[in-house]
Amino acid sequence: MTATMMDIAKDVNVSVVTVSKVLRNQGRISEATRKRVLRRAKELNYQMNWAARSLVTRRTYTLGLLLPEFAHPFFADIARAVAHTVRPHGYHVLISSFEEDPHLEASESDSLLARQVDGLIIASSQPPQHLEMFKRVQERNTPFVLIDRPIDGLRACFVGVDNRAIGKLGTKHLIDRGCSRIGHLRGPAVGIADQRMEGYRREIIRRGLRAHSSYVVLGGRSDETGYQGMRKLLKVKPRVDGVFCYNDPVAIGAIKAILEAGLRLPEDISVVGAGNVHYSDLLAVPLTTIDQGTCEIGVAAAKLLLARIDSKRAMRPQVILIPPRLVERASTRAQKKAWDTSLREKLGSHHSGANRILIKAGVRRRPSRDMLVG
Amino acid sequence: MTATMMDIAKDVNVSVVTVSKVLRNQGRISEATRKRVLRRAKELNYQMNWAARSLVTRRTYTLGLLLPEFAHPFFADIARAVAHTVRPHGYHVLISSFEEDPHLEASESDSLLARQVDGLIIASSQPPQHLEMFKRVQERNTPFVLIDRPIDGLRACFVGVDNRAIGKLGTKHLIDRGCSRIGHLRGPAVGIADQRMEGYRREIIRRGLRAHSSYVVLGGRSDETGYQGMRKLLKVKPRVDGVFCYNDPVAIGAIKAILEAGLRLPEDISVVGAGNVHYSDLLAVPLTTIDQGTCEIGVAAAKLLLARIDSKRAMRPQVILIPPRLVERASTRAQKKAWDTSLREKLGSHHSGANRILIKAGVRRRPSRDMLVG
DNA sequence: GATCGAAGGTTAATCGTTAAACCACTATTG
DNA sequence: CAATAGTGGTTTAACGATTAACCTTCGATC
Repeated sequence: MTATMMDIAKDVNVSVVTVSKVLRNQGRISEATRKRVLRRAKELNYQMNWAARSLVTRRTYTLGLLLPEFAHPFFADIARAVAHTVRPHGYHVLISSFEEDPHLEASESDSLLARQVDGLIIASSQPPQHLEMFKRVQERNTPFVLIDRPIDGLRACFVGVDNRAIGKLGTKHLIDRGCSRIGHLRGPAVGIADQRMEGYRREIIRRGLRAHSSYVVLGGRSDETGYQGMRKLLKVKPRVDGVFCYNDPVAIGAIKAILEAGLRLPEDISVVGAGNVHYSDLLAVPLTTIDQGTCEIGVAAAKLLLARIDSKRAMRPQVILIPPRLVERASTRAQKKAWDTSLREKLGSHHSGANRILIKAGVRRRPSRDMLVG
Repeated sequence: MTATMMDIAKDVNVSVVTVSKVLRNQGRISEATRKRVLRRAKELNYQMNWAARSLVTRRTYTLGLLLPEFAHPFFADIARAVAHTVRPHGYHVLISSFEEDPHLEASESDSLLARQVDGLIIASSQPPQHLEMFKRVQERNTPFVLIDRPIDGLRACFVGVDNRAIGKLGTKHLIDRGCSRIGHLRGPAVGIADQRMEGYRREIIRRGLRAHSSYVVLGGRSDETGYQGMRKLLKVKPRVDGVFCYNDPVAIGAIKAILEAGLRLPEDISVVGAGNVHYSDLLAVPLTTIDQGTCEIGVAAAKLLLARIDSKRAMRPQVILIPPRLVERASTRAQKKAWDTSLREKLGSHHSGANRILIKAGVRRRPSRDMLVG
């Protein structure tokens, strides 16, 4: 059988409590007994019984990670980042994916609570009307952090990407590369897609381009729907010379449609995606895209959760938006020509320049301050 | 505070044990009290304290999943399959990735044991000389199943793909498609790579082709190393007309090298990868590859582990090899037809542009319809 | 009318660990 | 010399469940 503290205690002729104290480095124990205990523990290959400890300490050092689908690279990356971040603090991660099924999500949330997790990280698919699940979490005072998908009407910590900034960044890049008729393949009718579109629209207006409503077409979230959307968009005249897509799969579908129509990429039309999925640079036309800072989301969520767990008192919900980052590849036009640059300079654009990469400077407080790296 | 059985018992005026029995559907309890208990439990939103139950039952209904890297799609898929398979049986999965570090792996294994997991699924990176980690698992009588990477000298359950069959299948496909000078970009010097090469070599010999040792070049495991390897292989004369690659990234690197050399794909050289990563059909040249049956591995490992856990008595180690499956895409020559081949040869000028990009047209069902973009 | 058996519970012990209070002994201090 | 303060432990009581053994009560049986 597995060795317990009792076994060690008997062998070394001390009480169980003494053993417990030694192993936790707590209380006053003489160097002599301490050594004897540790030696015997090593000999017996002793491993703490966490079930027992948790029962009395009310801490499991286990976190629940509730995801819609963890074979998706985005969530897999987050999971990894979370696990990485919390391991040094002695935490493990109980992972569960609910396949976008709100019912299953709620039931899994309950299960994780029953397993006494110290905290939860959730990318939820609960409809905003139905917050029973979170009520139960809150009733137990189990800290939790929402990621990726905020929920209206729920006062909770949230870590996600700044979707408006994504829309802005992608559009801005197209404009900077000389596109003037910029379309958008928008995502399904949920908050995230709305925000990305909003960012797109604002940037279009800010830069004095005409905001053609027919330039915004539904692109869905898959390459199939992106392909369909692009075919529609191509029929709109005057034809677009740049497209900002809701996400990378949509962009891939769009590229397919563009090439199929006999157009050149990026010469005739530039394409920007969003998400920076792992394969983005292995594609037929390596895709310029916007990195959502997936790792940062995981890290930030984990840190935030640990902070909640450690602080006994309830803090007020905190929202962290990770600034997105442009990753330039072949699907957008290369740098502008010199004359173009100088022209822009005259027209007052500060953001001209060759092959520059935009990097967000500053942390969460100033999403507007971009930094130029040449 | 969180409700306990004690709370329910007091409210309903029965003993804790009665409550426990009701909730477990065990023992003889009158319908009346059963109803009262259940009602109160629901009202209080009662959730079992698993720490407490586990302590006495010695079952946590938690499995440990120990992976080298779970952001890798292969392992992410396995993790998903495992979680899926065991959920209906009430199990959850405690996941941990050790970043290919054997030391961290061992320490994580110990941690998972301390957390009283009922069983372990491990894709191990332990060197075969150093099996201390497994000794400790076995000492505790915790069932475990190795996946993907077998370990010599360890009597243990194993679920993985038949690597020799992969080598054979890939090579066979190239031969069937008319290739006669078939090279191999082999993986790093570990068992898996050896077996895939062995399969390649055997098939070459079986089909009466010459086994040129210079046709086997180190391709590593990444696209970078695959690229380097292919450049070397291209210098070998007579030039290969088909390449079987250790895995998909290597194949992608190889394709890049081939296109860069101004050769056509698959006309001049056919390429077969292995792994069937998610993006294989979105690539510049959709990649013919070998599906390892990732899901099946996860499912089989999970089922096997559950069986071990349920059977009190030690069964003898079981080995399950999932048969690989060919997924044909554009990177290998279409079915050989004498006239077709010669015709293409004559009309070859269409395909000779150096800077051209091949992209898949149509939807994934028709990988043979490629489109030319100049 | 004593005995049996089942139905419907209850009580006591246990799982392995920690928290809190307590004790014996020595050494110091005013 | 009594009070104080360490030192190095021990004892007792949880934590929230489960298991096993043990009571009642009631109706039926011999």
